[in-house]
Amino acid sequence: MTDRQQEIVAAAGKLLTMEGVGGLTIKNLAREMQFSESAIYRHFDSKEDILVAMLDYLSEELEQRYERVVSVQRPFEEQLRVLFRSVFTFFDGNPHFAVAVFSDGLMEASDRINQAIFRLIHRMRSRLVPLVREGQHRGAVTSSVSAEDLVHIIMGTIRLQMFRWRSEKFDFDIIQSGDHRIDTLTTLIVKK
Amino acid sequence: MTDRQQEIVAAAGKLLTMEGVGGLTIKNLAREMQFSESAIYRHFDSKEDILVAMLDYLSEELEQRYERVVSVQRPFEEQLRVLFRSVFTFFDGNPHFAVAVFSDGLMEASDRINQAIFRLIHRMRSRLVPLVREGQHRGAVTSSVSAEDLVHIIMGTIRLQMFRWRSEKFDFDIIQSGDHRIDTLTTLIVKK
DNA sequence: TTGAAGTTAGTGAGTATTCACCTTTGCCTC
DNA sequence: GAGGCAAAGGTGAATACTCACTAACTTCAA
Repeated sequence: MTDRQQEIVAAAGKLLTMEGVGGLTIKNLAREMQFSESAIYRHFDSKEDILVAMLDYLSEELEQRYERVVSVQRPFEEQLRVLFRSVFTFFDGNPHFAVAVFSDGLMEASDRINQAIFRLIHRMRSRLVPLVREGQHRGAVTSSVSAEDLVHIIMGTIRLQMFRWRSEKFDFDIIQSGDHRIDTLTTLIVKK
Repeated sequence: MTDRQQEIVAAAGKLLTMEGVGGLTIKNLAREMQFSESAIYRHFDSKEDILVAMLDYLSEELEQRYERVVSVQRPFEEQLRVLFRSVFTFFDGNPHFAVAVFSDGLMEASDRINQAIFRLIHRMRSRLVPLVREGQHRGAVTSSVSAEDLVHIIMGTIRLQMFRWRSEKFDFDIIQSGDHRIDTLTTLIVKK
C-alpha cells in the first residue's frame, strides 16, 4: 500500500464510521481527500477494493498488536487485560476504524468484502481461543464452560461495547470503559 | 397498521436480512410484493416510514413476548431461559426480522430510524435489568458484578449469536444454539 | 520524455418519489 | 334496484438526483 492508498483507506474508514454505509461514496471520499472523484481511481480499481484493503489493513494491525502482547508471559487475567487494552488504545486513536468491528452493514455488499470480514473475525477468535484454553489448563480460568464458548461471550461483550461507543459518538472513554468490561468478564470466568 | 402495511413491513425485513441495506430498495420491495413501485406509496409516505414501522412493530412484538413470560413466576435460571427461548422462537419463525437486532447497518441513515433502534434496544435492556436484579436479591445470581453489567454481557452474547446465525444464512438451529448460549451464561452467573 | 497523478466533463444505471390515469368496491339517493 | 360517485388501491411514465466509473486532457518531476 502506498501512502496515498493509506490515506484513502483512512478517509474511507472515517466516512463509514461517521456517516454509515450510505455515507461512503466516491464523491464524499474525494471531498474528504480534497481532490476529484476520478483521482480516487488512480489509486484503487474500485470501491470494493478500498473496502477490502481497509478490512485487511485492520486485520493486520490487530494481529500485530496481538503478537506484541502475547510475546510477553503474564498471568491470564493480566494478559487478557493488556491485549484488549491494546485493541482499545488502537480504536481510541483511530475511532474511524471502529465501524469494521460491527461491520454488519457492509455484509452482503459483495462476496469479497464478506470474506474480508470473516477473515478478520476468525483471526481474532482463533487467537483468543488458545489463550483462554491455556488459562484453563493452568487452572486460572473456569473449566465449567468451554474455551470457545467463553471466547464467544468475551467477543460479544466487547463488540456490544464498541457498538455503544459509536452510537454515543465516541464521547466516553473507550479505554477506561473497555477495561471495565474486561474486569466484569474476568470476575466471572477467572478462578479465585 | 393495515394488513397491506404488515405485508410490506415483512417484505422489507426479508429484503433487509437477505440482501443487506443496499438490497432494500423500493424497486425490490415492489417486486417482492408483486406490484408496482408507486403502489408502495399508497401505504407508506416514504421508505423511512417503512423502516420505522418495522422497528416499532418488532419492538412491540418482543415486548409482548416479555410480558407473557414474566407474568408467570419461575426460578431465575428458568425465567431467563424461557424468555430467550421465546425470543429465539420468534426469530426462528421470522428470520427476516433478525436484521433489526444487529441493525448497525441502518444507523446513521436518518434520525428517526436511529431513535427507533434505540427505543428497541433500550426497551430490552430496561426489561432485563430488573429481572437480573431480582435474581441477585433472591441470591440466585452472583452479586460480584452489577445487574447492568451482567445484562450487557447477556445482550452482547445473544447479539453475537444472532449475527452468526445470519452470517451462516440461518442454517443452524437458533433455538437450540440459543439455549446453549443461555446455558453457558447461567453457568457463569447463577450461584450454585 | 516518459509516466504518475491530477483535472474536467462526461457515461449509463439506479435511486426515491410524484404524476395523471384506470379499475374495483361499497354506499347514498332517486 | 338502478344510477351516480367517491374512495381505495392499483398502473406506467417521468421527475430530479446520485451512484460508481471512464475517457481524454494537463501538469510536473525524475
